[in-house]
Amino acid sequence: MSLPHALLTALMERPGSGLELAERFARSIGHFWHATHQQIYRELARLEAAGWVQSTPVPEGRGRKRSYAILPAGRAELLRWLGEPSPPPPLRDELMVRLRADAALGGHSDLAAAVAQRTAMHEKKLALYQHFESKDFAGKAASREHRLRHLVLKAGIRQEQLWIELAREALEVLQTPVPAKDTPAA
Amino acid sequence: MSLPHALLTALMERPGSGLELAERFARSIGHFWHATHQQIYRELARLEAAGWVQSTPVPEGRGRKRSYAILPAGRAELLRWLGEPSPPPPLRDELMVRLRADAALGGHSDLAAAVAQRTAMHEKKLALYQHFESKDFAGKAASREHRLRHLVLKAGIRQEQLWIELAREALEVLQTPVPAKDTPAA
DNA sequence: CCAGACATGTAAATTGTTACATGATTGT
DNA sequence: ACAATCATGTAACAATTTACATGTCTGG
Repeated sequence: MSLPHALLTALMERPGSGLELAERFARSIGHFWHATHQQIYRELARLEAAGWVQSTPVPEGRGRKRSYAILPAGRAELLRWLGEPSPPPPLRDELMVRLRADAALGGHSDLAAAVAQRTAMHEKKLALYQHFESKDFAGKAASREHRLRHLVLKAGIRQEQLWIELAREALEVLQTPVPAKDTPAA
Repeated sequence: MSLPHALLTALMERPGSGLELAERFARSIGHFWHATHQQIYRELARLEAAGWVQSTPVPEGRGRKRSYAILPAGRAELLRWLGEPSPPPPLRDELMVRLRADAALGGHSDLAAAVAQRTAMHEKKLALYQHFESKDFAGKAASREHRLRHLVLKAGIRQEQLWIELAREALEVLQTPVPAKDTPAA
């Protein structure tokens, strides 16, 4: 589980409150590690209990707003974690299950509509990522940090592009009519 | 959650026992939906309680081996489920978190070794998929079912290829030495 | 008879999701 | 004063992972 380390990373980049972090997860960080605000609050409390981050109240903010900052121990933990091997990502795509189910059932479903709908979502996401790319990574000083962050964004872009390609191919197959009985090609 | 429907799909393709299904998940189906044998046993019991599958003891098998087969109600449920919209896949990649953490920490980790190690895993998986492809999908009759199953396999192949590409780019960046202090490019 | 593979499960701990609760502040 | 939004959390549940438990059959 990398949620604590994703949070530590986010706090390395900049301190922030729970909601601010939730917003960052909904944007850049969430492109490769999703988390809800409940998870974030719970995890921040754990990180503080572990002595990895420290929170201070923000009097200007509303309610009981607190800002979290990473401590040296948190930085050390993050560095330690970097040395660990990364287990392969879980790989769970409902749509692949659906395609295979459709194959086993022999069509007769409106899966094509669902594919088209999700394609639109991925196209929207791709456009957003490309917007980020042109905004943040257009011919700037290519420092190591900059290049790494760009690479992570590019990974997201290529994922979306791949998804769109595959969806297009899937639509092609899905839209070929099911033969009445068993018409051989030749 | 699509585990029950992944199981129904597997049982549409061919009946089988818990362990047999676990093996199939470890091979073809697990390429896009992973599950452990504990999950599978529990879920099979639920599917049977729901009246979607039926199990019969296999006397030739060892112990209390049972074979599960899908019932008409299970087939109907699978068809119903196909019409539902697919939520976008969760998208959680530890390695992306690590790359970003490395960026924030400014190097000084042996992340490159971990990336290289995982690249080897993905190359192995890719070779396996390509073996399946040449074995099962080499110039055969292109029925709708056949093409859909091929597409799912191709999706796995392209995912692995993309991962390998991205890993290579990551290695390039990671292996550029960190400047001593803050050396501008020009 | 014993080791090892086969086969199915139980139990506990962790992680993730969903719905709701609480209170403060801002704008009207 | 009231609604909307900001901000943090609790509670209950669902899913997943990990470790262990139980019994059967096969081969030596």
